[in-house]
Amino acid sequence: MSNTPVFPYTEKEEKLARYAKALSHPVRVYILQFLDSQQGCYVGNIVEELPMAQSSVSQHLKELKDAGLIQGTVTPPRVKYCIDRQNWEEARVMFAFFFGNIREEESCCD
Amino acid sequence: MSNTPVFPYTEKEEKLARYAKALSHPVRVYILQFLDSQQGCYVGNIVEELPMAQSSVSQHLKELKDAGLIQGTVTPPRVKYCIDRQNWEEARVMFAFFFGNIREEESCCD
DNA sequence: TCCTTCTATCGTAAAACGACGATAAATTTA
DNA sequence: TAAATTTATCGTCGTTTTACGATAGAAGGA
Repeated sequence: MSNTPVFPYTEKEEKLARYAKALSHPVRVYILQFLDSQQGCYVGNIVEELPMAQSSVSQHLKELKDAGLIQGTVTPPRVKYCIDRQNWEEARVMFAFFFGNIREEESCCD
Repeated sequence: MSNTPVFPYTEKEEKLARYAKALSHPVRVYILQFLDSQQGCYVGNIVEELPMAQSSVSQHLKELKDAGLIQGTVTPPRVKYCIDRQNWEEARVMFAFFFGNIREEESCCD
């Protein structure tokens, strides 16, 4: 007798939405670009770049980590963050597919 | 003497974040896929697909329109929505660039 | 041991989001 | 003109987001 509304979308759409949500704030977009342009860096390096409280940056990092787009390694007394290449690749493919980059067998050099 | 904090990101990051925000809800992802799979359709057709109030669907459509990803045409007594191909293409390129699909001159067939 | 450094977490407040029902607005149909 | 249809907007309510300062915790160095 449960009356849970049934949505027509699947976990795929939910996953894309989760990745999109992680990218839905310019500070997080910036942090990802910053990390992508290097092999990774410490929290302090990111905080230096941004005119906001350290706790706020930490919060954005947490969201990016929860979304799976970055990963942190504790190297006392610091924490090094870098892009999670596995999920980054997954997100890349999902967005490409969503926007129709991948239509079918697109032959190149035609 | 203004003390407005200066962020290191530009309008480009803000724009990507805006597009991402539009995609940050599974219902909106679904609506875009639905519209992308046709030439467009009426609000009623979308409402039929979703187990939620018509006003909620209308709200999501408004957000997608504000983000620039869809456009509406009034054909009384109905409104037809379709993908805004211009901005869709812009978003496609921006996400592709962000995720590194476009690195440099990638020669194909190598 | 004590202090410093670095980062995460907590508590809080303001704003934005997401859902709903009710209603308005515009046009077609009866 | 009256009624029905279709969609947008309004008001509301509960939840989530985003920012901050304060503080906790973990490790290294004095």
